[in-house]
Parts: sequence; structure tokens; C-alpha cells
Amino acid sequence: MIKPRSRRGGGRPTIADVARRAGVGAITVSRALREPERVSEELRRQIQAAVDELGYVPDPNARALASARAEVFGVLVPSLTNNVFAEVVRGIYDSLSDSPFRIQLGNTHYSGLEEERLLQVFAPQRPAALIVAGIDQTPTSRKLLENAGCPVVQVMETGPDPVDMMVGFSHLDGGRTATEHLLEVGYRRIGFIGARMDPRSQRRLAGYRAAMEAAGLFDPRLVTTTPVPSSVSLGREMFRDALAKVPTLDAVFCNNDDIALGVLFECHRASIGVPKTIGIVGFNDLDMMQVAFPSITSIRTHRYEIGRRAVAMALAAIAGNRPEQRVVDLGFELKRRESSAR
Amino acid sequence: MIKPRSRRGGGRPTIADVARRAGVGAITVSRALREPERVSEELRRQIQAAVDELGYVPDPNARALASARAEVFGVLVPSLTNNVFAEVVRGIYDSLSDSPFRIQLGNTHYSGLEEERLLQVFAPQRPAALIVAGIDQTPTSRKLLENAGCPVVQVMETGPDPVDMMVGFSHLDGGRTATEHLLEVGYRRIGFIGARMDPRSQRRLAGYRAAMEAAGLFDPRLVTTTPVPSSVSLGREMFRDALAKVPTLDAVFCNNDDIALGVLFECHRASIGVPKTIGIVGFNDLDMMQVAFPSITSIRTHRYEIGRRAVAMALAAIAGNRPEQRVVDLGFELKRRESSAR
DNA sequence: AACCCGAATGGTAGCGCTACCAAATTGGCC
DNA sequence: GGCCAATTTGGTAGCGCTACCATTCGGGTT
Repeated sequence: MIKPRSRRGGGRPTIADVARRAGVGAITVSRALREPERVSEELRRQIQAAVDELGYVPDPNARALASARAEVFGVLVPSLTNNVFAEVVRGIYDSLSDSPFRIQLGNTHYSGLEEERLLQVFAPQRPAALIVAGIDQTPTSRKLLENAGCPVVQVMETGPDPVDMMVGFSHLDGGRTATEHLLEVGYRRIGFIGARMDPRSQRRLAGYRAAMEAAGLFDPRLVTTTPVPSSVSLGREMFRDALAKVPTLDAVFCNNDDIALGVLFECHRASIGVPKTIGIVGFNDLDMMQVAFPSITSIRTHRYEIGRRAVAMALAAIAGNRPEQRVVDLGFELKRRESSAR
Repeated sequence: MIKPRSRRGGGRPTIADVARRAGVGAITVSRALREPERVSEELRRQIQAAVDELGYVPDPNARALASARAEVFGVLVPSLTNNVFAEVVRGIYDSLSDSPFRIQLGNTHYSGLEEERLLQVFAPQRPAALIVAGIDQTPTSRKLLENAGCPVVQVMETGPDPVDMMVGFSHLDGGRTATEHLLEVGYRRIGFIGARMDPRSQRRLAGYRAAMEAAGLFDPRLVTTTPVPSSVSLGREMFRDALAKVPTLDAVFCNNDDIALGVLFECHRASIGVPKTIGIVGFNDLDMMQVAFPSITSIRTHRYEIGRRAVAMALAAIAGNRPEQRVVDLGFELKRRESSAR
């Protein structure tokens, strides 16, 4: 006699069940849940009671279909294991954990094509916002972002031409600051060691080069790079190569902290004095940099904060008040430590 | 005169558009896309042509609503920045990148309550599978998993009572193996240093204790733990504490590699000989362990493979052939290195 | 020849929700 | 008292897709 439970659904209560129980229309329940201020105090209470009794949870899929907008943030990063992006992602998660928004995370593996593919997967979901790492999207990706019909935040870097919004810092300035620091302290034959030369690393290199040229000390043989993914062991190897190439090397600015750590270990192993014989500067300032012996000078970047800020900007845009400032530069800090204290 | 484009949808082509173009019924298009073998060669070609011309992409939300099943894997891990889980997650992503499945990642922050909350968010989406880290779910979480109506894989650990399937290894055996190695090499006053004592760390500690007791060398003062999240700097501090407490300490088995690295750096700083005065063993075997100077002995775990295997098992279960072996132990390897080579 | 069976295709009726619009109610104002 | 606007509530009609069942057709079976 009882109306058969929906043939497919697993028997979970629907909005209609709640409406019946509360003695109101389904649409009122829907409103009470999404815009409580548009429903009278009394009905709101009744509805809340019915929701609690039945254990009703709205179906996000039905919601997305009906409203043509999913409560999902699409997030694209080049790597899941690189601590730098992991921190950004953590900032995003933490900022969104109390909101109704879910997160759809994609790993582009540092590939523009993969980024395009993922964007094509994400777009049909009609996400509420998109957060992508970097500013060097392919033309196709850029168009996909522009047509996504939702707020877009490019993170990690700042640049002149945002798709929509940006949060990051200047990697070029970071590279220059690191190099100028080494020059200032008195190093002269300063090498650059860089793995996985993604666009951000390229710009750090450009900053290094600018500083070296300004000092009249640039020499292409001082630069050692590889497209191979960065790792501590790679840092060790690359440093050996660099030293073999230029035995007079007296300092290195590393692409990132993993490489720097590899350099430090190799110096230990080969009994090369740090900072006396070789100065070392890293990039990102992972926790271990200040603990290393000797502690390693590095450029501190605000990864977690970038994630948080990106979400804050996206949420503001969703709420209708797009931030005044569309490009936010969170800067960086040079952390002077023992490895460059000549 | 043209039928107005759906008032809400952004004008993307729907399955009906494709059907009209191909001159077939909508349901046939749906079938051609999902079970091509049930549609004749010819229609399949026509439909594919129409799909390509229109640039049709199925709406995942509508699909999920109609089929009461979303093409989503729910993944719950305790941390996004801990390299160990990042690797598991990477394995999951890589295994799923060619499939139609998306990934819904949740960060439990090592909290059972947060895990419950996330499970309650994930369940209404009717995911195709759930992958959760650990085997110590709260009773509520366990019930949620059992009632999820989809394959469930618990990862990182093995245990006696799987909700459904399991992939991992024995942390207790890992802890015992590490400790037995130190004993075998000749260390006697072996300490245990552990941060963020999550259930897995607890079991590593239990393995340590078992080995020490078997050798008649267990002493509670040798154990130093804290609930504080693990980091290299914390490793350094904890080692100092441990040494202050037990000056005769001659080796430490660390909870994980971050701690071990902190210990190594502190030894350098305090001019304590490794492995002569202090032996060190870590856990997980991050890349940097073999590069460190001296290189650090560690228990190598197969995180990436755990992620891949979990997906493989879930996919098999979805396809209807649940694997014979519901609990898969991927083991671990003791990597003997300089830090324990007395 | 009548019958059955499987393969291929299609129609109908939702899945659970919300946009849109209509209706009812209230209150303020002249 | 009557009118208008604002507020609160509800009905209807989908959103784009697939489950379920019906239909058609060709080729065996008896």
C-alpha cells in the first residue's frame, strides 16, 4: 500500500519526504536549506526538525543538475608529491572544509596537454570555481578557462595578464634576490642548479641571470639545468657535474630546496666546507632548511597562504563581490642562514 | 523559431541533440557511449560522428542522478603534505587517469571525527568506490563504509577484519624488523623516537617494543613520543630530549624519515659520530635517505604501489569480479645503509 | 507453418532537485 | 477602506541522463 520506495535510489529520504513531514512544499524546504533568511522563523524550525529526524542530506548530483552549477572547486596542480603544491592544496582544503564546496583535484604532471585534457573533464561539471597553478596555460586551456563561466584563480605566480584573478609572487624577483644576496656576501663564481625546469624555474633562472649580468659576472657555464624531476639525489649529482665543469665555483643558487639539500650532502661527503668553500641558497624554505647542518639559506614562499587567499578570492567572486585587486602578490622572504654566511 | 536553448544550461549539446543528428533514439546514444558492444557497428559509427561534430560531452551530474551512481572515487587520507600519503594519492590518480572516474579527495587531519564528517559528505554522492587510509575507523565510520553500497579499500595497513578489501603492510613487523636490525648490528640502548603517534606509529612502536623485550633490553625511558605533527625540526628536538633523558643511548629507531633526518642533523651539530656513537634507522625510505651523509638506514615502504593496487582491486570489484584475495600485504624492505653500519 | 528466442532499438517515466512564475498574505499608506 | 508593494509560500516544469519495459526483426526449432 505504501508508495514503493524509488526504484533506484537506495531509499534515502528525499526533499519530498522532508516536505511532507514538515507539512510544507518541497520548494520551501529547498529554500530553507539554501537561503534560510527567505523562510519564516517558524517553518525553518519545523523543517530543520524534519531534516534531523529523517537524516536528510541533499543529493549533490540532483542539485547540480537542477541548478546547472555544482558545488565543486576544480583545482589543477602539476604535482601531488611536490611539497610546494601540497601546501597550496592544503591551504585550499582548509579554507573550504567548512563550506559546502567539494574539491576536484587534478594532476597535470607539468604538462600543458594534460592540463587541457583535465580542463575538458572539469568543465562539463560546471564547477563553482577553478584554481590552476601557473600562468602559462596553452591557448586552448586559456579559452577553456575564460569560457568556464565561473571565477578562475591562477596561483603560485603573478603576471601581467590574468584570466580572471591571480595570487602568487614573482619568481624572477625571487631568483634575483637570492643571487644578489650571494653577491653581496662576497661570492663571485655563483652557479645556478635547476631541475625540472618548469616556467617558474625558468623565471628564477632569469632572475639569477639578471643579477649576475648586472654584476658583470654572468657566465653560461655556471648554469646547470635538466628537465628531470627534482630530487635530493639529483641535486647531489648535478652539483658534482657543475663542479666538474667549473672547479672554481664558490656558490650555488638552487632551483629548490631538494636540490640544495643534495648539494649540502655532497659537500659533506666530499669534505667541501659550507659556507667557506661553497655557499648554498635554496628556494621555498622547507622546514628542514633551518635544521640542516649547516642551516641553509632559502627564499621563503607563502604556499599555504596562497591556497587560502585563492579560495577567499574565489568565494568573494561567487558571492558577487569580486575583489578590487585582481592580482595579489604575496611576496617572499630571504632567510639568511649559515650556508651563505661567509 | 528555433527551440529555445534550455533556459539554464549554457547551451552545451545534450544527448538529445546527438540523437537527432545521428537519426537514432537518445537511449541508443547513451548505450553506444557506455556499452558499445550492444549497439550495431553502423549506428555506433554514426553516433560517434555526431558526437564529434557537436563536441558532445555527457553531463556527469545528470548521469549520476539517473543511474544513482557517480563515477567518483572517494579517497580519504589523514594528510595532504605528508609525503607518504601524497605518494599513495599519486598512485591512485595515475591509475585512474585513463578511466572515466574522477577523484574526490578528503583530508581527515588524522581525526576520526573528521573522517566521519567527510564520509557523511561523500556518501550522498553515491561514489563508485571508497579508499580510506588506515584500519582504525570509528564504529560510525565503519558503518558508513559498510552501508556505502560500493567497494571499499582500506590502505596503508593490513589487519584481521577488513570492511571489504585491504592493501598495505604490517607496521608492527616493520618496527620489529628495524629494531632487530639495530640489535643484530650490536646496538643495545636503542631508543624509539616518534611524533604524531597515529595508529600506524603506535604499531611500529609495538614492534620496537616486542623486539627489545625479546632481547631483554626494553626500558620505557628509551621511548620518546609526542602527538605533535612530525617534522625534521621536531626530530632534532626530540633527539636532544631523548639523549638528555638517557645519555647512554647508542641508537634510535625513528617513527619516520623526517625525524631520522632531524636526528642526523643534530648529531652533526653536536659532533656525535654516526653510526659509531649513535645508530639511526628511519621509516618509509624517502629518496633523500640514500643521499644523506651518512646515508640513513630505513624501512622502504611501497606507497605508490599501494595506491595503484587499491584502485586495481576497486575497479575489479566494480566490474563484478571481486578479487579472490581481499587482504593484500605488499610488505616492506629493510634498506641497510651507513647510519647503522657499526 | 507456428512458435520461440535473442539481438537491436526505442519510448516512457522518472532520478531529486531548483528556476520560474503565480498565488496568498501581510502591512503600510493615503 | 482600498490599494500597492513587499514578503512568504507553493505549483509546475524541467535539468540531462538512464532503468525498465516494449517492440521489431531475423533465424532457428519443432
